[in-house]
Amino acid sequence: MDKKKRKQLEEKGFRVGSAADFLELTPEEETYIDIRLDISSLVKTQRAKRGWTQEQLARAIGSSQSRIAKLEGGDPGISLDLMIKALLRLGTSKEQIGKLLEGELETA
Amino acid sequence: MDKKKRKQLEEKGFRVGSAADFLELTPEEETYIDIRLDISSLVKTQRAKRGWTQEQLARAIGSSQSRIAKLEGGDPGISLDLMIKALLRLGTSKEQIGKLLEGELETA
DNA sequence: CTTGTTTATGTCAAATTCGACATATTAAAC
DNA sequence: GTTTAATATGTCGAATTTGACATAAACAAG
Repeated sequence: MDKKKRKQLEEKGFRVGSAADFLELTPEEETYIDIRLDISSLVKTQRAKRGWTQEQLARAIGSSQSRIAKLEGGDPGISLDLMIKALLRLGTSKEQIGKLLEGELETA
Repeated sequence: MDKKKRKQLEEKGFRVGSAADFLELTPEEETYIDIRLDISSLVKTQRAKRGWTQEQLARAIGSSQSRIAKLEGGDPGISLDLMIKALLRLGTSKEQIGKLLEGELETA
């Protein structure tokens, strides 16, 4: 992982509980963050595809606009559970989420 | 969803915030629970495959044996985040998790 | 039956995530 | 520039999830 990406993650608030030191990510930590970013990206693109505002999506899952903004921004203080709930509410299927993780689904 | 499965879920502690009433699950709620159960099952089988005890896995991710037991038992008070961290620590790849969600990976 | 190992269940205070709300920033239309 | 809609950022108390610990239950091996 290059220094630029590390810094981005650090700035977003990720705290890396590292066995090593300064800001080294274990492979597991990297993959974990990678999964979270993939899913948050998909929420953003799926919402846009539907033409929903963050406010609309928030209401639809009993959340609030600010949380959706943080979710889509990759904020580490958002649970995967909330992300998945958002995706499902947007009509995303389990299979599509699977494809996303396999890298077979575009989030662009 | 048949009544037996509903009862199992209710007994496990799931509280269904239903737009309808008594214990009706929306499709999204069903899929959400389905995903959680798929992942918790995979943790259990992957751990067994490695010959690890719950205690070993717990230590490896900085958690405790009781949490792993609850995780594998499908306890709703366990986050997807913890489940994913456990899976990754067991050597499961992002792609394998994807295949799991696509139904292309056995958890038996 | 005991003994040792693993898993299940329950409880606790601490940490994290929650929705809510206020407010700032951005972007588009005019 | 002004207005208006959408998104971003920060803070709050409430709710949930956390690791820890104790202890029970299940399961083998002897």
